[in-house]
Amino acid sequence: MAAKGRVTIREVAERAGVSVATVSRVLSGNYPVPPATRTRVLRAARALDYVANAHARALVGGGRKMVAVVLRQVTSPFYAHVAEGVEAEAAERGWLCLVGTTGGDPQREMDFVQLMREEGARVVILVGGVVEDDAYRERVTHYAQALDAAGARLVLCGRPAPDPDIPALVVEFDNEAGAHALTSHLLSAGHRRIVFLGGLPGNTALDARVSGYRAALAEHGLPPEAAHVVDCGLGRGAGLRAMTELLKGDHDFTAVFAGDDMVAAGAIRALADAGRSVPDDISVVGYNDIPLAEDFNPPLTTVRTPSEELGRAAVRIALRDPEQAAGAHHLLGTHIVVRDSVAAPPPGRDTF
Amino acid sequence: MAAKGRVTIREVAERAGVSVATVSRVLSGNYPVPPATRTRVLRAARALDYVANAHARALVGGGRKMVAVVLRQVTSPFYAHVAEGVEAEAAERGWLCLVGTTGGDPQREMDFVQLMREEGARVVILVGGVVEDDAYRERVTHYAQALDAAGARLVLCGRPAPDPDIPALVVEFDNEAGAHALTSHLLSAGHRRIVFLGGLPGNTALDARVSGYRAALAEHGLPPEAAHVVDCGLGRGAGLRAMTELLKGDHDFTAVFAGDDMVAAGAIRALADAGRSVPDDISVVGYNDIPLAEDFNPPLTTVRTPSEELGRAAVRIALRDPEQAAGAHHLLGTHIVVRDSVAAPPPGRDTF
DNA sequence: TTGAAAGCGCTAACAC
DNA sequence: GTGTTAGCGCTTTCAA
Repeated sequence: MAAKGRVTIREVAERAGVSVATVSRVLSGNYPVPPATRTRVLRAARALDYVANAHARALVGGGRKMVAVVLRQVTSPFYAHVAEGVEAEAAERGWLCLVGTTGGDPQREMDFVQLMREEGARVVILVGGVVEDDAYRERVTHYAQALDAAGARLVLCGRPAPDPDIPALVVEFDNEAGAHALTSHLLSAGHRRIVFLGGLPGNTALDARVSGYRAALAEHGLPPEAAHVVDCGLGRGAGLRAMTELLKGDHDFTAVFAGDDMVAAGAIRALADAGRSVPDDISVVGYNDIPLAEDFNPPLTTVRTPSEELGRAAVRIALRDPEQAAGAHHLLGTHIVVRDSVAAPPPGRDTF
Repeated sequence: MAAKGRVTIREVAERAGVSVATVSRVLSGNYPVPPATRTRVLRAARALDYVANAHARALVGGGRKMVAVVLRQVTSPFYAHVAEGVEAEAAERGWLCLVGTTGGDPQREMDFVQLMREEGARVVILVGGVVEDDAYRERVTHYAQALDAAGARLVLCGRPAPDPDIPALVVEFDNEAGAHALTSHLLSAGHRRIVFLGGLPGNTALDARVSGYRAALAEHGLPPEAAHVVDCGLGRGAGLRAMTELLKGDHDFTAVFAGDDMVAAGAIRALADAGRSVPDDISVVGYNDIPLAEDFNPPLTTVRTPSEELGRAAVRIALRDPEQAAGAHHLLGTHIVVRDSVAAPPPGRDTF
């Protein structure tokens, strides 16, 4: 065995009795080499268990095929599915995929994007809704320009562009339409007092859902005051706490539109703890249709967002030729999945 | 703006009026440089928005701090948590983390490990239970030796080593103990006819759980025939189908020990569809305690496996010095989480 | 204190 | 056909 450390192309060349150029040629396979030589080289490489040094290769070859995904966390079903979609699409095309999580910390996000620039990622995908404040807008603008200057691409996945002029690609769900449809579903069942649980002012995804919710209410002839949004943010814990609070007050409602399925899970638990039955007393709907939504008690009515497809679409549009991709803004459709968490409101409570 | 492409250290040097060596020195920060020069260099780098080329750096520096995790899929809560643990621990130590998914395909696993060798990963972590066949043993032995020869480490995380002599680190849960405790819990509640749903012969994790289950049964004085294991494998779909089948037959049982929480979800659904009440007619327990297990109907009694901690432990032991790490085999404890899916068996059915 | 120069492992001209 | 060689962008002696 050679000394500790990796086997280099030189050692393979020596063993095969050829030059490093020849070894490089047979291994790359993009240059005609006589079968006899070829075999000798391959045999030597195999015997030495040689693996090329990706760094040296990337250095001379001008980068490598790599896409990076930036998420808040992988343990949330929604993000996990998007990541899976990105990974799958990248792998199918022979691209490497690196996923980084930020835990919602802007600093970690910046560090990671910086790292990806150092690593030469050719595509960077930022996933999920965010609170669009000035600091965020500035950050993203910088990412977009820096990446663009290096010939790489930034994809905003599940969020809009903070400014249409920055060099970024966008692919997202039509949250407003989805929320509108879901609210209409509740309205059709007879509900008039629907609280939206899980708002987060400034958050792109949630604001869009709230808009759809308000629009649907208005279209059904309800006054603006009919809308009641609780800004508790996302997550099971937030839903649980907010619903518990709400139940303590004297608010009157017959249905809850949860910002996402996890909020719905928390809300349902709070309702059960308070002795309220879902959906007999209160109807609940969620958003995203995570795999376990059908195992909730009761199975949850929610809107299906094809998350994995969102991830796949992100890499697909990023890998298209510049012309086609320029300024692209893709919208993915969603649809309601009806299960058992919605019923008509209790008698006499279907008015506002 | 410079020509399309990345800004190099040379451009920064020119702009600052110093040599590349000086720039390298101030950027690395591991060499004394007068404040004045330092400032000029930093200013130039900032103005050009310079980012070092990680490949060039790794090439000369002899690799980079990177750990790679190999999973079946990120959309399974268990794997996602392990991945999150690895990512978090790596990030805290300033290491890069790359996650690759295989979908259970050995070929993709091999390709990915090969890629990680090319990329110079210093730690490769293989996660989760597997079916240990000859091909697998051979593969892992090769990974271990190849990685070791390159000065890197292989960590088997959530699975034992196929052979104690290969240079690999191991960290896993004590599945046998966990299953033993859970089975005892069911036994204490009065159950005697407990079916194990979700066996997968040869799979390390599942075989261990089955062993714990059988051992507990035996200790309670039950005959070997009391054990009834259905080899349907893991996943919600598998649990749903297997339980539906089981209900069609004339098997008699009062409790089911599901191979993991997802199997439990499927089983519960099948039971509900068949009009059987959980836990009044049949008790059900799962394994892993995924976050949504408490939202099942009924909330699931299961065993808590600290998955994120498993991931963190994997990188922790891999990053320890050679002496300490050598032949290390770490076992993480687990404990039962009691919720509402277990009750005493219906009257008169507590015998075998 | 700083610069010149020698590589790290590989690919791609360019010779022969 | 196949070898020689010039870098890719960076770090790090070694001199000055």
